[in-house]
Amino acid sequence: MKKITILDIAKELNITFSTVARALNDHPAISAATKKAVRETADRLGYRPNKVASSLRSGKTKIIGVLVPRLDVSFFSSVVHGIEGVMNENGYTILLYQSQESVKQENKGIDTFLRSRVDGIIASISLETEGPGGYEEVKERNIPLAFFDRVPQGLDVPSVTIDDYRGGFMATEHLIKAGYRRIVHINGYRNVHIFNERLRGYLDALTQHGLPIDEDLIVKGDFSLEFGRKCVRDLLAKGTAFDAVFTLEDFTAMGVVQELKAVGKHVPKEVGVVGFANEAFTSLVSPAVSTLDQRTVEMGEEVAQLFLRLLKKGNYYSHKPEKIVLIPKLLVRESSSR
Amino acid sequence: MKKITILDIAKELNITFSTVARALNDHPAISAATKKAVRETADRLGYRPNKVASSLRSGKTKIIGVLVPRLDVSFFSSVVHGIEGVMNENGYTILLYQSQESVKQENKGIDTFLRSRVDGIIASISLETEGPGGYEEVKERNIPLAFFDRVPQGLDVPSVTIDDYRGGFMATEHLIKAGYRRIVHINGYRNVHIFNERLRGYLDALTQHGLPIDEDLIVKGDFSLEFGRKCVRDLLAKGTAFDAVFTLEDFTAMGVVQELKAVGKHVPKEVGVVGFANEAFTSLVSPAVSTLDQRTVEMGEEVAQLFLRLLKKGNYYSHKPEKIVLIPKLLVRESSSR
DNA sequence: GTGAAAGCGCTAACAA
DNA sequence: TTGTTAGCGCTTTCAC
Repeated sequence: MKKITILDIAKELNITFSTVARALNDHPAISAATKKAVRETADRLGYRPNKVASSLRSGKTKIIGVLVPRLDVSFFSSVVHGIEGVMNENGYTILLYQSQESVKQENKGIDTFLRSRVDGIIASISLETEGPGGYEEVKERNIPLAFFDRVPQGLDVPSVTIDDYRGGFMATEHLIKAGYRRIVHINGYRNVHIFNERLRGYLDALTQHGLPIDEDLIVKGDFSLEFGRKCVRDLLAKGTAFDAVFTLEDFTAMGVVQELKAVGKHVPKEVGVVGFANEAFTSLVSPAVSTLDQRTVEMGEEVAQLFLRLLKKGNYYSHKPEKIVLIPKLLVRESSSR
Repeated sequence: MKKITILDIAKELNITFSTVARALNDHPAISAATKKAVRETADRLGYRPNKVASSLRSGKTKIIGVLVPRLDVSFFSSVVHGIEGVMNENGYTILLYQSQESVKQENKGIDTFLRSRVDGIIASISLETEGPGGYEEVKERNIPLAFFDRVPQGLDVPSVTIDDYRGGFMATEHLIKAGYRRIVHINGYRNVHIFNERLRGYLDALTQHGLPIDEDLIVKGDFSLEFGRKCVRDLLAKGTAFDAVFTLEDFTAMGVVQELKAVGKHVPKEVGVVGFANEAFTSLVSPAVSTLDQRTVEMGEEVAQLFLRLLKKGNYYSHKPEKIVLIPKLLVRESSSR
């Protein structure tokens, strides 16, 4: 199949290729008859506009780079699902890159996007990323940029996040109101902003409700199901009294529940448990695990829409960046209902 | 920030832009000194090669279109994770498109990929897609194409699939060997190849083990947790005797387990249950649900590698297409262990 | 070892 | 209403 260009269509119709180009782009100054003839010939010959050529000429690719840590984490794939849906409806395509939680790989992604001349970048930074990193250059090149969930420090950019502080607060307050008093919080050992926020919410909820802050109840570690189990074992071994656990995410909460069941502690009667993220399994296990929904698809749609508004503005870095904060939804289930 | 091109670097060094181009591409005929000078100047000026221009000229974009039904389904996001990982290591970037299970949207995706002049397409068709559809044209244009999991009928193309027949057979045989005799199979109402294969495996396993085929035990429906519950209710209401259920996927299996528990039937003592897909929750619920692992990340990596081999061959449609069939892994858990 | 020049397929300003 | 023309930033052939 020979490659058909506007020149082939032009020859076929004995007109010039610029007339063909205009007809295809529905230019107002072209007669209906010409447009019709051009379109028919284009269809007949199997013409496909070459986006590469038009991008080179126009300076617009209609491609948005989306950079996420990893797509096998349901949080990120849901958000990307939301982003793609909205972008697609608006004529944009998604160029996808995974940082695999590594700064080096993240910077490679940014570099690829810059070389590819994407019309913009939507990202969520890796756990390793400390400062603005490679995103500084994106800003300098005046390429529109928006973040979701994990936003770099030291770079004033548009973003959609959930209120992790509120999430931590809501979870803890809910446990307090349910009558739990000695609430363990399992956090991550890494110094990540959103983790710190959840911790801050936990602390403030305790304080506001007149409960003491007990350092023994704040555990830092990797997050995994196994770590949740280990935490419970360690706390019991040390003889630390506790009657509830609020974890950084759901897998740890699941581990906590499993270990408590294993040692014969009833959830929620003896110990209440609340996770974070609303992973699919939390509603299916028994007891169903209370958690905070992060509104993932919505987050993707919001960041895409925010991005489209930004694109319309032009001058991407002269306005005050729009920052949307979604309130997480507390889902009270069996694990904390007594 | 002014846009830097090879011409700017050339001026800076008083050489021609073609020398710069060669230096940047590590052309053997350029002196080490020139290369060094060019690279330093490029770095200093903040030069980023324009992939759009090089693609237009070379006819290669180094972009692969990946077309999947939807990314909020963990099966697909895991596969895409695998594809991106391998492609990325090999210098390719992923252009992502979701068909949302609609043929129309799928064809729009193919069209976008063709216009974008992707170097190839990896896809999994929508549930609506019947024949070769828009993929026929991809073939005609001699653009390399590979499928995973859901492959179009009537188009002899490379693919990576799992052996759904074997999966159906393994699940059913496992239940038979565990002593179950009246095994219900919940299938989909749509005429989808992979669903039919699982059914065929179920039927053959029964026959080979000398068990009768009972049409009352074969249920067709939508797949969802709720449908699993409904099935159990209906079977009990009709008084159909059964002692095991093999479902098309895990959510239905979960519904089956929930409903059985609700009516006081013990799983696995009274009724054994096996799902399909190894969703994250299956290992976390209680009883843990036996299922078939579809080796999703591996599938993505395999299809990417298959694709890279295909690219090397050139002449994409003159060889016999390579078809890889992965054997699903039976995960025997509590729900079918008695 | 380097330079000159053509052209990939389009967009868009200017002309007629 | 249509034609002419000049690039966008590269790759690549041919020349010296």
